[in-house]
Amino acid sequence: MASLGELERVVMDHLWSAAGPLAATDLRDALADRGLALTTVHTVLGRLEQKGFVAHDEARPRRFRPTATREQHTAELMHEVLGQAGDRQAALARFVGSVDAEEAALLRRLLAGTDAPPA
Amino acid sequence: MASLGELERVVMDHLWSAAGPLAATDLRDALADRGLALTTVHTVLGRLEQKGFVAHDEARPRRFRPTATREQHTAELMHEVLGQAGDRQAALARFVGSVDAEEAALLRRLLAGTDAPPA
DNA sequence: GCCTTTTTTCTACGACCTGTAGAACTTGTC
DNA sequence: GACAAGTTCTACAGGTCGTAGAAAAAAGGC
Repeated sequence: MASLGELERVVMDHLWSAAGPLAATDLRDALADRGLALTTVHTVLGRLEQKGFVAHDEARPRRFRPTATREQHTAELMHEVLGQAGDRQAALARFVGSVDAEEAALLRRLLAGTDAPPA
Repeated sequence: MASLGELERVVMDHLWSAAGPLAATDLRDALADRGLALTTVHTVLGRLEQKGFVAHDEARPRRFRPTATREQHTAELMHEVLGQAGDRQAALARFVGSVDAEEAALLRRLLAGTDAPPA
């Protein structure tokens, strides 16, 4: 998966946090602290679209939306990282060994639901 | 954590796979298919060192070794990715929901060992 | 202790990526 | 049809990365 630059990331963050699709002007306003020109926002959106992270509808002030949820994205990235590990199991072991107790508990619950323990 | 370029990654892969520290010449030879100049290998090693991925000893043909195991590195990356997720738990849920059965079983075993289930 | 060879460091450069935006073109509105 | 808003195209500067030459330093042989 292509990686994101700093501005690209904040744009994605806004798109992910938004209730629905956003127009370029919405994003420019949301990022007002940066004082970005509208064309800059468009350039970034275009690149994100090329990279497959966002899509736009055909309506005339174009509205942009993420192609995946933030959680899907994160999970995919985690798989990607894991895929580069020589030994996936060893890497998973390290990973699990370093999550805090609360998250370990969450994982246990999730895994219990994923499929039944060998009965 | 700084990210790695393509060549940087293969160098790390060699260092991780090696039984012990490697000299620059070892790496040049291991990457003979690329026909790299020795200085190129040194440049890359220098950058990896700056980024904190490798260290070298003081012996005179310098010997380079990774500062972390591949699994540590992978686990750290996974945490980093997870750290960027808005909702860690949701991201973890997605992740767990998308590992295959075998890995889910491994995770269950690992988590069982991590700490005892609330008794 | 010199000279040759090996190793290491310094410097450079081109390609690519990203943030940034102007210029030009398109579309919608009165 | 003129004007405003939106969109696309093109450009450019700064950073990273692959690549390596030149120069300096160290090692080794005699």
